Amino acid sequence: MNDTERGIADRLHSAAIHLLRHVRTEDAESGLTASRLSALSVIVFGGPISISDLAAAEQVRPPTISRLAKEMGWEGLVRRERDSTDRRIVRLRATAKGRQLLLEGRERRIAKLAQRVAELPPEDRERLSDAASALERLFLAADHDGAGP
Amino acid sequence: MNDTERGIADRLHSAAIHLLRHVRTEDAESGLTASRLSALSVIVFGGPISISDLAAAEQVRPPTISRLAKEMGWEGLVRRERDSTDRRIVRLRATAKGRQLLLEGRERRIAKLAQRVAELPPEDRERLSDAASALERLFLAADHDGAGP
DNA sequence: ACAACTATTTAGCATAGCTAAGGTAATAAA
DNA sequence: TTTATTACCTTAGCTATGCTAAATAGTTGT
Repeated sequence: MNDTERGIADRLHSAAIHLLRHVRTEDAESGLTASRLSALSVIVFGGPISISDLAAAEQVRPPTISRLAKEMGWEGLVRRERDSTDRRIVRLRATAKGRQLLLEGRERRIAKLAQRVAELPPEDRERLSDAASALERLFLAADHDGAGP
Repeated sequence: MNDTERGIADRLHSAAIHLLRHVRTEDAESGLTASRLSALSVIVFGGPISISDLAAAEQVRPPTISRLAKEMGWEGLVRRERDSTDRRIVRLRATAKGRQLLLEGRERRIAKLAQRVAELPPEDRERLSDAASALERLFLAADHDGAGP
């Protein structure tokens, strides 16, 4: 098709918006809010993480995560642990409950999307499969998933 | 590569999250909040739209849009127009200012993404270009862009 | 006319973002 | 070692944006 970089970027951007809007409808099921799901995803897939680092990953300010972490602690989604060598640092670790809720929610998202993929003509599935690694390379330097809106 | 539907869905999902997280960093520049940008995008690209229809497109409840529309009116981003045949209906139409702010913001997003695309090896760009139309077909039935988080 | 339905708004509440400022721990410098 | 600075987190208070329930206004059907 010999698309320009601008053209490719434009179409990928639109597709990403539609894709996430489509899967987001499953999130209510989990009983967790979008910000909790997103933060939990970073913690589950990336392992224990400090308040500041999680704030950076989520593109919000530390006080926002500080409060979120407190609430998610009350709700039994994460455990708060003090770093033993630097006691200023609070590390957040997913509990079994938090991990399970997140994984179930993610499964629902992926399943809904997979259903759409399955409805595509085979040659389209082929193209997407071929493009998947290229898409991953687009953001190699980037941080982790984070369930995303 | 012979990926399963589940595998393809999973990788597309991750890629979409990374992609939008990447471009979202440009949005502060516009001086508009995420909800305003998203609503404005639906209005600019889809044309005048009622409160209820916009609420459906944005996946929020009508009162949320009602208030947003009022504020965006004050801010000179949209005009509120009563439908002449059914005077219950309020149609929102982008002002020149609203349209310009939105298009500039979108340009910044696309440009940032295009830069990443340009850094890929040529065969990856080729694959993405090939996949773009397949991605569009994934959500044919779906509603409009809407700037998306 | 009037009952029922539809579109929007108002009111009141919860969540989640921000900045500013405070507390405590670690580190650098005198 | 004492002092000053820096780093990490929290608290307090504000704004924006989501929700539900209920009110208002316009339309439609009997």
